[in-house]
Amino acid sequence: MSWTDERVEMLKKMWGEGQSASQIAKELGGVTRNAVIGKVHRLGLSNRATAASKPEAKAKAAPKAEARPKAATKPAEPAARAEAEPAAPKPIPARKQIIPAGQPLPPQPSANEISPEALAKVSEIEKKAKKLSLMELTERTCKWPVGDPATENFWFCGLPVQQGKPYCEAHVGVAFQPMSSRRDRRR
DNA sequence: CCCTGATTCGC
DNA sequence: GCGAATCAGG
Repeated sequence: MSWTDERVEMLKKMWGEGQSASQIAKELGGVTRNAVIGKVHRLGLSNRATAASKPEAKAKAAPKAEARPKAATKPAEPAARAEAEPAAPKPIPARKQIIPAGQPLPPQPSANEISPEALAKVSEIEKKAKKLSLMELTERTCKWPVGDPATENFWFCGLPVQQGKPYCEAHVGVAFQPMSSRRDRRR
């Protein structure tokens, strides 16, 4: 695949929307997230307040740079300048644009609307829960919250999610009640 | 282990 | 210009 105008447009759009490189790559197809990131940089639209922002990584990310066979970048300025600004005259100190939605948090369930069987199942799996923190949640970890968010006793299930769902099997059971069982739940 | 973006450099 | 490999980090 190549970067046609259309694909570049898509890239710009999604990147602007705060989509991750991998998501964009998945959407475009035929490219990896690396390709997307590479393109993003080449297009000059990089910085976008997100997960990883490390100024120091630049200097370190050069394991093979021991001897530069290519062109000695700037003989006039030794290693001291290894991490300076690339060459983009973009004085943009304040950047507050997109606020990615991120992972939508699941709604706190009301216990009185859930079948006893499902509840029992949940109590059981909560023992096996991975007890992940917010940061550790991924697209394939159960995002069911357990405990009181205001206390230390709070974590997310974290078990493997059911394909396409935000929760593990057990929690999907209590999160997505069939209409049939929802009828006359009260009383 | 899952993921994120950043960087380098051979092609 | 492209993107895999690699790095650094949440």
